[in-house]
Amino acid sequence: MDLVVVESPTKAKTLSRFLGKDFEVMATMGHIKDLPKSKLGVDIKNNFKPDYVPVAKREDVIENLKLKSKKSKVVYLASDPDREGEAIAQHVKEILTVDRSLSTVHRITFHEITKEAVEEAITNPRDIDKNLVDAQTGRRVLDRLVGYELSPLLWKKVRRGLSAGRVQSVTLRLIVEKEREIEAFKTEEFWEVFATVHRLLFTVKQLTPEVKSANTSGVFVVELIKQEVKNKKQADEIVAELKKSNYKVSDVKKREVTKSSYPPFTTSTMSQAGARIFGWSAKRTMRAAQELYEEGLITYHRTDSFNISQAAIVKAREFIKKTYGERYLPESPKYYKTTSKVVQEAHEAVRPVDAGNSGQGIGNSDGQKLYDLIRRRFLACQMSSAIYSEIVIDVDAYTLLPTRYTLRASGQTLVFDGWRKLFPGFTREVKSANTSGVFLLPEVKVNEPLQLIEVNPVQKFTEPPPRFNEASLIKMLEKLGIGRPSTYAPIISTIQIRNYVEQDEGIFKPTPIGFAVNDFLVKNFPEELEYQFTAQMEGDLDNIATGEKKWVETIKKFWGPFSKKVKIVTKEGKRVKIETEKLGRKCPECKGGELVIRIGRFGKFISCSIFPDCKHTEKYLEKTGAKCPECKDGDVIVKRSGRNRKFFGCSRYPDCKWASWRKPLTDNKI
DNA sequence: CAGTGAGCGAGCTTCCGCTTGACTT
Repeated sequence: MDLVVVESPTKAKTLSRFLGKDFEVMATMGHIKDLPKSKLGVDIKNNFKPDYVPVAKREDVIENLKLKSKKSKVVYLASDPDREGEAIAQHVKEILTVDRSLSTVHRITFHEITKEAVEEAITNPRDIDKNLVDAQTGRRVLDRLVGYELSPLLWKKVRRGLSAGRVQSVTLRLIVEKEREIEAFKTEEFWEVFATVHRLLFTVKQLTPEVKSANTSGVFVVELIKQEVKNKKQADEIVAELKKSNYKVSDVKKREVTKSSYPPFTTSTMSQAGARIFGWSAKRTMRAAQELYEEGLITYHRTDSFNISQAAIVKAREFIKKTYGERYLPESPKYYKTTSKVVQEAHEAVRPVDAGNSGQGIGNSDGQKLYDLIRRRFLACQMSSAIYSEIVIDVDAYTLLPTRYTLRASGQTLVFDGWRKLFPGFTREVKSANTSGVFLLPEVKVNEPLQLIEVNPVQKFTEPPPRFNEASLIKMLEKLGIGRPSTYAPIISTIQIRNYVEQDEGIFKPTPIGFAVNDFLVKNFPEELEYQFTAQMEGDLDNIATGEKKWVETIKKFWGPFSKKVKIVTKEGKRVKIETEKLGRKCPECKGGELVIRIGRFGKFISCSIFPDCKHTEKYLEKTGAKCPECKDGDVIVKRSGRNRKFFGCSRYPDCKWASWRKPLTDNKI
């Protein structure tokens, strides 16, 4: 009997099905060796020697591995073909060879879990790639040094219990800088001018609803272009001139536009879609995906790869041809390349295991919804492009005066749906930009005269950039190469548990603690907080993996300037004050101070501004304006769970136990 | 269903990435 070791129990189950009775397959459940939690675990003076110790939670796994390996002639280490996977393989080997010398330990890798790929791997074993293990060591040591040096600095200079790290601190920075950008934003007025015109073939006296809705009325709306309109005075002048103008078609451009399908899901894009389409948190999407994965319905859900196995492509193409017909099948399969440089392709994209399975009868509704989405996205990615016919009509407005205006209408019509057959809700409407209705654009000819019906100036204001939500934050992190598929959801939790940011209707805003921590870190550690820091690190790690660089040298180069800064800031850095928000009420106890909102370990609370001289505190009640739907008496207030997640409860608790994750509607908004 | 903050200085907090499961508001 031979032993095969992988990370996840699900992968183990699949492999043992392929390999049969002669193989025992075991799962490590992730890393089994790591740096100790309670101390630095890096011997800086001794070439940064890491003190990898067995993970406490995995003691039973380790015992089991030792036991089973003794009964095996050959051990195959089949963890993922990437940095972390290679380290897991190395750690398993270390643990198995600590008591005795094993005769044969092989490392095998495969990029898709099929019988053929696994058998191929077993017949071509290799040794553990020491360089790749070194790259993981370098990554791990760097993260430990950054995290365990900066965090204590925050305890000393800001507040106890805080944390900093290569990933979380840059994530916080993104949110803080967005907030500052919004604060600094000055809204500017501008105007859009629309003219409604009609062809002379038709006589239109009045814009009745019937005229608007009739596609054949010859009425359409054009928008003024090539002209900035900054205020009402300018708009009025232009409107007056447009009213006196003659109109004719100056240009008609028609062309075909193809819209190709999106690539199959990765963790990141799947989380974004879960948020956009279902309004789910990253956690909820990942939990649903985990269940689908465990039930054998989808491929692994933590991935950054667009790869699709050959077999899956063949099956998908058969299914598309059979179900939708030849026209929906492109001549050759579509392959998608990743845009990110730091991608580590250990897995396939997230796709259905069997694209022919419609997913009917999946237990829970989240699972069903997500499966359907994953399946459609996957099938669509192998279908033909959608084809639109686009038309752009330019209209000339002219008088005897030299001033002329150009106005434009443009629209797209779907001529062939292609992959959009599976995403019909996303079809773009045929629309000409306008304020008074939707019109189909008529077939007009160049130089054809037009009759003006009305001119509509619309006042608009430029808007500040939107704050991050979970989806846009994950997208940004992925773009910057920060974090991994397995950590996107946890990162979002961490910065909230630390009270650095809070979510308001799904939108991230920094708290005063978040501002204070970020400003302290950015000021004192500008290089390490740079958005490019991780990307540079990845470049170094790649060089370590190829053997061009040594991990110790790389860490040394980082440690020199970093530790110097830590030393200086520890000695000279001033303690940071966390801003408080004034409530506008005098303290009822001392009458001298003013009440302010502070953020403590358990969230917001109200206290006196002259603390510690006055120790008065009050509960912070955040009313939503709604009455309790159960007892109809108490107010619905915002509360926080142990994990610092917002939920809504009745102010009469514990008399009334009503609680909900979702904000109830207020009485006036039904 | 009470606690939080500062500073005192007993002993403690903290990182990222790999994995699953046990709880719930």
